[in-house]
Amino acid sequence: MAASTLTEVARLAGVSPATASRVLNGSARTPGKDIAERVRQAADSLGYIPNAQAQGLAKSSSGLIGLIVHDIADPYFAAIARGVQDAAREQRKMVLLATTGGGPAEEKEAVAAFAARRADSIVIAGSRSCRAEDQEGNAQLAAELDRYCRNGGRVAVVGHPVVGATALEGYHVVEIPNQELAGRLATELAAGWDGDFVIIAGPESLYTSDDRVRGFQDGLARAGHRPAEVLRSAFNRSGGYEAGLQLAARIKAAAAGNPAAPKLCIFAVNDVMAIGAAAALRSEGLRIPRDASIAGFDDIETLRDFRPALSTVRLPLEDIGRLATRATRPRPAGQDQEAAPDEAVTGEVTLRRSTEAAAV
Amino acid sequence: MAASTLTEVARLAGVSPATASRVLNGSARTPGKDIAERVRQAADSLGYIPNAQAQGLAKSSSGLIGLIVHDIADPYFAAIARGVQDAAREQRKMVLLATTGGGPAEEKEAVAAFAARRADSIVIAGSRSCRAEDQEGNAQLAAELDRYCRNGGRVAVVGHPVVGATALEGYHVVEIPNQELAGRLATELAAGWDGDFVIIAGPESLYTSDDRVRGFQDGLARAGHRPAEVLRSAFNRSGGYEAGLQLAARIKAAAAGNPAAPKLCIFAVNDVMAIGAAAALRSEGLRIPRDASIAGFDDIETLRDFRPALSTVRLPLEDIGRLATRATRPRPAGQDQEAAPDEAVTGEVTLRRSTEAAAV
DNA sequence: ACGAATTGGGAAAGCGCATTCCCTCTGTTT
DNA sequence: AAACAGAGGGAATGCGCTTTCCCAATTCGT
Repeated sequence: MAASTLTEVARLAGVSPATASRVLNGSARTPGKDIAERVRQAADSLGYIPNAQAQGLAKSSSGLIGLIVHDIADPYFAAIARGVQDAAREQRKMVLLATTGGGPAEEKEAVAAFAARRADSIVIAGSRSCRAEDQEGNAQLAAELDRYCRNGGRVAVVGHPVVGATALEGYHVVEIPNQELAGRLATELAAGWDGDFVIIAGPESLYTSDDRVRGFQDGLARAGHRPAEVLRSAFNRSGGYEAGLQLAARIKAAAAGNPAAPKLCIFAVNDVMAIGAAAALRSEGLRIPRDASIAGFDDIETLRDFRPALSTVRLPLEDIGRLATRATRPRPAGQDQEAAPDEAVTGEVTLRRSTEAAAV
Repeated sequence: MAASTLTEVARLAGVSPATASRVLNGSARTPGKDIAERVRQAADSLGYIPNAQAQGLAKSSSGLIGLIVHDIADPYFAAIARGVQDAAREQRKMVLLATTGGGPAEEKEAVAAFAARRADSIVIAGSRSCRAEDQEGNAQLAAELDRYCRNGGRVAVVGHPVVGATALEGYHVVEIPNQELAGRLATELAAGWDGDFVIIAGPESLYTSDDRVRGFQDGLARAGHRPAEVLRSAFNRSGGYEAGLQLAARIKAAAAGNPAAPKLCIFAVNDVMAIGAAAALRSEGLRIPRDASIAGFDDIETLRDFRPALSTVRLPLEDIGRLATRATRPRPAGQDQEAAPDEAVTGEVTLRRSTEAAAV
């Protein structure tokens, strides 16, 4: 038994395929009550399921939303994905997932694949990079997105615009105020903290990381504090762990020389790195916040039960995913293009136990 | 500029669409070198991207793998999703994501949607339920899957077979030895532990939860231990938290009556619930493992830095996703159907600090 | 009450591609 | 040199559906 087709349904109901199509899918024209009922019954008895591919081909739109993330198992992206999924359901669409590992080349591939499937819109999450080695990849990604938009596709980028992408119609950016929030975090931490700050950052030229570093330094400056040293490492837990080991050695050396040495406050540019760093300190016998303070960024849900509770900046990740997805929805014709500006994303500095010595 | 079509490419290259199709997609017949080159150049200069919908319609196969999870932001499912994604890439396919919240009715919807899109295979993760209220949903889900399989679709279910599904060709189950592993965990914990055991379980009739409970009780019995009391709660963090509050009250009452009362060892049927329970105990001023032991199940990666380190059963979630996806790949024709049985999933009891008092 | 406007159904033309079938051209066999 | 096989290219058909366009049967207007 092959899947039954619209034609079969029509034949069984004794009508033309055109009529069957009109009743089974919302058309402008609605056939008569009795005929509609006959068609619906025929469809039911055959277990008819419309072929979405054929529908898509005929109306050149697929009901698909493409989502590009670095790694779906990373809780940051998983949270965004949940929001995207949620908004997709609102629009009665399905989401196509692509994980790229973060390289613009893979992202370009993913965009091409989505374009091939005629996805109605694409949401790109994950930090942009402007490293020299990524330059060509970025250019190709931008070109691919350009083409996709010109063909009527809609794109939303989370965080930072794609490098080199021209501001086309249908191209939206959901800005995350990384810099401002990092600045606020810094000033709150700097109040009543005399010791040094150290930043555990991601690789150079990663916008998310760079923005947070810059914002944090600005905040320190505003608080009249001297700038923090910046340690660069991988943008994940093990990056944080390695940097943490370095810092642990340094802290222990300082304490050996002068037991009353001022403590260090560590800012890791995301929660996962902060957790890694904390684990490293702990494995070296240091305690938080007794021997050092530490703060992260993102407020990952799964990590909220971590002890000592991690000071961080709460980001509404799920909302961000939702917002990005909604931004790609074509506005109702009556509405002015500028009437409904994209809602702004806001975060919230959340001080917890891991920086208690600093806050007091 | 609309997306260019194969016909346009063919015209530009001065060949027929048939030839263009043959060179741009691996066909059995390969046109001559020079012509192939001309076509490829034409395609390049037009930025041709094949329309996957049309291709799918023509060959009735879509290159899509459907993945059904309860919640993509749950680290358990996110880890599986990563494996699925990985295996999909191996097969040069894309994954379509559906999150259902766990109800069989929504799962049925998702299967229908995947069928409509002509997904080549479907992977269903997430616990089956046999509650009376889910009976009708389960039946409908089974029927939908049946139909999908009969139409040539391939299905892999993670964990427990769909209730009522007939063993059709193309229907695979990746068994997770929940019962056996829970039993092993119980015997290891029971060695050298005289106090009582309590199980924080999920809702009744949830197979994953029930299997783990049953296995744990069996293990206790094998170790000559009396059975554990079972507390039922929601299958997530807050369920664990609530059960934890109850237990905390009980522990404090017992300690008040008799300071030397034997301690409790808590087994939560998954890590997330265990973390919730631990948080509840801590909020009530109890310490782990000093005042109680606790163990989980799954060994969620993000939770490994939790302190005290959680005793649990490691499940190779990513592999499970990969295995399930591979199981849906049609076997090479030459191979015997039975020649390559699905690889078995194994887990590993991992005792850590949270049950140290028990293990010693 | 008669022509005009409207309604409701069907025929048919694609959407973009794969694929079968047919035709021509070249190279081989006796 | 005649007959044949095979290779390589094109015309045409169909995948399942949507959507004009067209036509017959109504209902409406003055």
